[in-house]
Amino acid sequence: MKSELIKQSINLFVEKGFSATSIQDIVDTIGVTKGSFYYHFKSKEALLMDIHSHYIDDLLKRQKTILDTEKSHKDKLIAIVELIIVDIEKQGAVGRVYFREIRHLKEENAAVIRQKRADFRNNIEVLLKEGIRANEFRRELQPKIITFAILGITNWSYQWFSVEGSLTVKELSAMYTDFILHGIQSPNASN
Amino acid sequence: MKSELIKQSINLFVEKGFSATSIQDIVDTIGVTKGSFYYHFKSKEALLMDIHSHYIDDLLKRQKTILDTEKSHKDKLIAIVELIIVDIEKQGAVGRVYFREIRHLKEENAAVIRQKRADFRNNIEVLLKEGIRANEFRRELQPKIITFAILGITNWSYQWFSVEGSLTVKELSAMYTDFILHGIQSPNASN
Amino acid sequence: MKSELIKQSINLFVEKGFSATSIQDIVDTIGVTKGSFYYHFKSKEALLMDIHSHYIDDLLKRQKTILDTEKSHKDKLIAIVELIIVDIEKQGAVGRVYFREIRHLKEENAAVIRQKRADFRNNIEVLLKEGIRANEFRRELQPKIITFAILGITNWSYQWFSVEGSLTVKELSAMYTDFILHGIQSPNASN
Amino acid sequence: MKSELIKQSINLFVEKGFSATSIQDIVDTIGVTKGSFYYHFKSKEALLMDIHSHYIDDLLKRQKTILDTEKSHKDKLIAIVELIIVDIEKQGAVGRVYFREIRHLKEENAAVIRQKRADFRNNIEVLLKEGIRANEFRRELQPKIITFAILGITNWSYQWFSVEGSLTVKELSAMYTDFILHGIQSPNASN
DNA sequence: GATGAATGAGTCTTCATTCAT
DNA sequence: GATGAATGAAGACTCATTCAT
Repeated sequence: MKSELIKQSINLFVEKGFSATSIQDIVDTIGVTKGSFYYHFKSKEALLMDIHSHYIDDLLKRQKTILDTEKSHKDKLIAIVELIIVDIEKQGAVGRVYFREIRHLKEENAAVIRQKRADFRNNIEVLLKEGIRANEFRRELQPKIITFAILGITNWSYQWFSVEGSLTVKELSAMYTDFILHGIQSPNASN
Repeated sequence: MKSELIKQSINLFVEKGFSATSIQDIVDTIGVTKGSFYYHFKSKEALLMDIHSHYIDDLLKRQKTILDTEKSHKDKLIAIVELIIVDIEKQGAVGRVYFREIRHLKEENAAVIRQKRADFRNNIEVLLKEGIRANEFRRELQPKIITFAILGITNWSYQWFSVEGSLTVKELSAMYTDFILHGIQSPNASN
Repeated sequence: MKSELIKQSINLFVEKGFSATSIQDIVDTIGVTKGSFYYHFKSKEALLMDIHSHYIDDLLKRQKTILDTEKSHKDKLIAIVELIIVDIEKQGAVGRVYFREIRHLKEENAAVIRQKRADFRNNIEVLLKEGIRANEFRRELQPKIITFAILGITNWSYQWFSVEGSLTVKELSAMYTDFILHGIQSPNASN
Repeated sequence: MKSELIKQSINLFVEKGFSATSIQDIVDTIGVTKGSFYYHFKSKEALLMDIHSHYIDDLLKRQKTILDTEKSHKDKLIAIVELIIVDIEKQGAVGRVYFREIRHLKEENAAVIRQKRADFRNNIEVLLKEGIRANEFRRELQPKIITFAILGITNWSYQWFSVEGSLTVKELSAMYTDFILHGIQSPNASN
């Protein structure tokens, strides 16, 4: 039931936003009472934190697996882009909450999430730096800025990509890795 | 005074979000009363619509100027990317409201804004198509998808870029046009 | 313009009630501003008092004319009933305001109107008394109570009678005087 | 507590009118908070609808009992008049709300109440028609119009009758049935 | 005579949260 | 685990009224 509450609240947060969604709205979708909600969550904000934590923890874990498993910098990067994009299909709604509603965490919790986000981002930045040093990626790139560009491309997809369209997430992911690699690879890198 | 209300409300919307910002919050910042707010705006949503309308109208107008003025497809694209990025400095806050709060427009108004957003996007898509036909951009690109990638890069900047940092918007803009052009230009295109 | 304000406000008061009608509603119907309203009326309540005063003063004046002019008690009564009923056509809206909104006068003004209403009623009561003494009307009637019955019949008409129907006010008035006279006349009275 | 809210709100509606009575006024009389009110009623209008529904449903039920129980048309009519008048004592306040505030129901609800009012009225009209056919009542009467006259007499009583006066509701009811029967009975009807 | 701008008190309503049962 | 009832603070919005121009 706790997970049911989470699931439905995510849908509502996507649709109406965190502030505009009331506890009543949430419990109504699964036909329980507000009292019940407060048995499972200390507060509305605690629910939001729960959503954020699970999402970023899961992302970090899978990113780590990729970094530990894939061989070349290029392959690692491809896998990470794919990780984010392909997730739209399974986790599109959570993702949208994650990107939009961090503002509504209390500072104490927001700091925790921001740190993990920074870790995720930093892992990509380090990857780019190493790829540059290894001559796989262009020397003149600023890793920090390019990391933001890559995240912009992938994260923005959560705003417009529709799983109901004819394009699959796999195809989108392929197009974006191609685009990104063209953008960063050294001319002499073997494609 | 109406413009003062708009200005302050934008700051608050960025900081706390539309829903979490009360009319009281807004009028307090400039020391007038709620009644005054409602003399100038029919509703809170009308204020938000006002912000959205002005922003996108301005953007479309400047985009049109670029398309009418710049010569090559490449130059047009560069100018449009610059338009969005350099704006962060002057209009960063409005932009953030614009990207995040469209949800809180009532359907009727949201439809108007969505259409204009689609126009803006479509102008870029057409530009890419023509650039491909002119052999300036790579043949295998899907204009629609690449348009979203470009907008992802530029729009996402509004979420992280800080005017207080050492990087200027001009520099950021240069890096991103470079990255994007590498990503889309034909190998045989004269750089 | 003052009379225009009165006319339109009466329509609105009938439709939505005094409290639910705002000054804004009133001035909107004739396209002027609120400031204008306050040039002509000291307050919203003053407008309502104006309506009440004119209505009852006019009614009393015409009642007096009848009492001074008509000969028999029966004819006087018939004329008074006709006075109220036939007015529906010309003054139906004012009448409805007059019957429903006295509550919203401030005590001081309400007292004035209540007194005039009592006068109007009392004139009928006296008429009945004299008719009874003159053996025109039944001895066992209680004048005060029968007065209320007569006013109930006539005043209630303002709630349901529609000038658009096929029945004319003249016809209605005839039916009601017939009904009332049957109710009160002595069996031996010459019809 | 819900019924306490209803009871007190009726008193306030009588005194100040529906629009001029605030939720705060209502809850203050029984010392609870506004939140509480909204736990029990969806809206202020819902409370008003509640009052209207109960009142007319009760009236219709008792009218039906009378029509099913009493024998002659005359007795039925007497009982119905009595039903309305005697009620002043127990339900005077509700009645006044019922007669005055239907305007503040939203159209959807008003239609329901209006239909039931029409049913109540129609039952009397049918009764008159049958009484005429049975030669109990005068042939020249228009049942629809006389129905309104009768209701005018009875309903208007709610506006002026005071239970504190020396006249009892039983006495008033007797006077009015006498007056009405004189108004409608055939000369040859056995009294 | 009329307007535009502002006020401040008040309106209905919503909501996160609590707690006894 | 869950409910029903209540709270109190806050929310968007309305309105009668005022006043300088």
